[in-house]
Amino acid sequence: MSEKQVKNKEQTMARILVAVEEILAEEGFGALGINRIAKQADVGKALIYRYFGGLEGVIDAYGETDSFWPTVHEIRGMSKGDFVALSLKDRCKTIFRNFRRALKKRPHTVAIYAWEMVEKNDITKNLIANRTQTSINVVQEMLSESKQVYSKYDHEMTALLGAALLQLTIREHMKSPFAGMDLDSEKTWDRIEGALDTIFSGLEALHKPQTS
Amino acid sequence: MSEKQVKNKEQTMARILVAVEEILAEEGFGALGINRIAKQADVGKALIYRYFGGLEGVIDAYGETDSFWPTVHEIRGMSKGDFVALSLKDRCKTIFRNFRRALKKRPHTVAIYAWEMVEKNDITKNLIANRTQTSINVVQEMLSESKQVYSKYDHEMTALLGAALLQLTIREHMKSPFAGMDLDSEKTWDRIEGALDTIFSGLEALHKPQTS
DNA sequence: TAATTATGTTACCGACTGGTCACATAATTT
DNA sequence: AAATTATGTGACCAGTCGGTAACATAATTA
Repeated sequence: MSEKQVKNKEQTMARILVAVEEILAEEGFGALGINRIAKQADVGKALIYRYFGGLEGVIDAYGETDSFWPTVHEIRGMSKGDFVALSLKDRCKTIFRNFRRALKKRPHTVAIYAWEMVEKNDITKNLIANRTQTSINVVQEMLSESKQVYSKYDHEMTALLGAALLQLTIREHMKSPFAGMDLDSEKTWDRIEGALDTIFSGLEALHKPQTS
Repeated sequence: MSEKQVKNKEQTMARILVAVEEILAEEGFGALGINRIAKQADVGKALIYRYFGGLEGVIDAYGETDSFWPTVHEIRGMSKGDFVALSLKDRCKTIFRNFRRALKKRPHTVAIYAWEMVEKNDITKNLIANRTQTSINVVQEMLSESKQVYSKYDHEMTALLGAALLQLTIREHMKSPFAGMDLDSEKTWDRIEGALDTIFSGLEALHKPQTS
């Protein structure tokens, strides 16, 4: 009794949320308005007000969707057992690589990240703040499963590299070059990983001052 | 004959450009429209079209202003002689610190950076792309004044740290937290510099495997 | 001083925005 | 089948957007 109906609240609501995602992925948040959503979902905008209470409501509802957030497992890229068996260096590199791939698969998420940095006192606050927080916590947790640390600045180092990754991924998504690098090319990212590798090698060297 | 005139093209044009800067600094690019600029400058918007040819034109003209871009000397923070006398590590740290301070003094520049990451095919392209490029080149040049290198990934490492700095500065400006850090606090930035210091120490350790 | 040019002001245009309403039509209940 | 509720549609509102034209006034030239 709920499949082929002409009028179906659930389906319509789902269409609206899908529309939000499509717009974010294809055009960014700048295009994300009531009228645009209604047009994309092929729905009267009055329904958006009735079902979600307005623009803010529908975006909040979209935020509840888990389709736009990578899972911990996806970021790990392997079983928890395999992961903790890696060296700290390899763990960081793995997270870096997988997190980037996860974002690449979710242009809408990248759009929201970019949005967050540009609209001051707005909807995104509740939308992403806690998610980012939990995401960072997950990373921290994954790293701290080991007793091994690099320095008392481990948290800041994680944040530095996370910030760099986010920035470069956004620019990749926006086709906005940075430091003359072609972020569309896999070779560029290979080199970036090489830089990462070098950084971590250096950090490890700090703990083994004598080469074996 | 050009000071106390009631009608003065130059002064009016200057007022318009100042208005652009004020809006960018206080409200970000989202508020940057013809009407808003005209209101801020207390000028009929027709003048913006007459003098600059429209929104794109006035923004381009603003881009020519040097009030929104840090000078090389400001980034160096000292004379060129003193600078090249520093170790590579200290040079990088100095650039990082001064570049952040320079951006902090120029919220409008940060706003443009953020804008660039969010508006896809737009005005900012010509506005910032080349400036960023030259800025990066300056950094590269400053670093490469020495024969010393860390690895074959020096360029990528510079880019990584630059991207991180940009991302964190934008979030500082937008009061958008990152990784649970309070970017408003100087202590946080001191810790970030500590992390930087650790990273560079590690890189140096790669070249002197024996501690003295 | 008179005529001309440059500068500033005002009113208006069509298109779009977020938002609300009354109404039509389908689905459910009685 | 009739009445009622839920869902979808269209018209409309005030406000803002970028953009243009006609006009007024000041500065400059003749």
